[in-house]
Amino acid sequence: MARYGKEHKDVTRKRILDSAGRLFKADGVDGSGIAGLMSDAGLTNGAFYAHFASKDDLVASVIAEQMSAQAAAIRALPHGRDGLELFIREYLTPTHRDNPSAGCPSAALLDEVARSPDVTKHAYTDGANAIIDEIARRLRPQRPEAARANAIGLYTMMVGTLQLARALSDDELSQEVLTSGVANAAAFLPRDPEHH
Amino acid sequence: MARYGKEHKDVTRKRILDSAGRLFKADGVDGSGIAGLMSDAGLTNGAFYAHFASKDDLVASVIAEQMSAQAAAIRALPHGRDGLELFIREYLTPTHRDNPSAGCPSAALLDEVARSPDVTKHAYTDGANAIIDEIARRLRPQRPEAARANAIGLYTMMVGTLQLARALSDDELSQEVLTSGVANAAAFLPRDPEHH
DNA sequence: TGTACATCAGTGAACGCGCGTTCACTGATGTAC
DNA sequence: TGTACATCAGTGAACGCGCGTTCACTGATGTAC
Repeated sequence: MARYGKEHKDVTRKRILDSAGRLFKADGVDGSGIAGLMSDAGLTNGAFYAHFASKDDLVASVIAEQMSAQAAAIRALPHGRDGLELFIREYLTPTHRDNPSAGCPSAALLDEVARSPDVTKHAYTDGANAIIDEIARRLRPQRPEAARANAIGLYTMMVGTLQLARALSDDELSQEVLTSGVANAAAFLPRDPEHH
Repeated sequence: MARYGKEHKDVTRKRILDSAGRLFKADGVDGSGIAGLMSDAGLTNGAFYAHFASKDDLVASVIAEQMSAQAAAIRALPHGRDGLELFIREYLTPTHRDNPSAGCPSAALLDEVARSPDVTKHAYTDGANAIIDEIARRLRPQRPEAARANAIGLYTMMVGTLQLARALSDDELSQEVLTSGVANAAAFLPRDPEHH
């Protein structure tokens, strides 16, 4: 019936989603055009509407995809407190700061999401919830609900720190912000790991 | 010589700067056009270039203005730890969350600044430095340099918290984020005020 | 005090451009016989 | 096995629109005489 294997279109869709994720995080949603991201995906502008209803539809799908990828990355970390420490140290790194296109969607897009239509905010909300849960579970495996406030504090501080480091034109100050962030993040971790 | 009092043009410039500040924070820099912000200031688009060389020039000036206004607001707070507590409680408020146009420039524009030309990042850097100094001075009046990491942590967490609260479409979760933020901010304050 | 003039802040139409979106089309493919 | 056909993912030109920017101009004002 279909001339292409039924997965063909899904593969292309995923390719557009990945290109859009990279470009949105690098140049912003408003700063990235359909033609540019389709060409990055190896296609022409017209094909876009065979995959998405509108740019808003794409944005919501990209946010969902990016956020669940970040939640999955946290889930895949080594168990317990060590995993979280690893996450923090890699997150607050010059490499991450200088490569937003491959990095955290919250740090790159948070205030653009806040100005977006409800579909996008909804997609973001689901993803943020999953990430907070994942962090809380690592902070306090036996009673994650009790660690939610801590998890929120840790995540917001990490995101704010990376954003600030990216906005500063003074390399030394930017590095100080990153270094302070690592020290401050430690205060959110339990003194003594609950697991063993 | 000049037909208008020499302050006339400065007053108009300030009016454009204020309109741009409000609109940029509400709709983003990319989301705000020259014609719209000039009309908000009670002028027509053409007059813009009598006051600024380009939109980029305006953006840098707006960032400088907004950031030094926030530094001044912190400076004007009641002395000591009480002032900082007041600042935190007013910052992490539904009113602030729901009115970005009158609020913190960092929370509204941080990741757009990160993608901006150097002039803008430079203006932001100066402002951020002043704010960090102001917070550190309140955290530890006798040795502010020793409180810089704490000041950076407090500010990045507050900014990240407000941004996250704005991006969530779930009112209850958004409120939880704000409430957690107030609790988490307390951990950055000294146990015992140094002043008396 | 009254008039002519120079100044210049502000006007508003126009510019080229890139945006999101539409659409008539192409052409490689799997299926039917 | 070979040929005609239907499918539909992808093409690329075109659309109206709002953007940042330019520019010839207007007209209210302070100054000169």
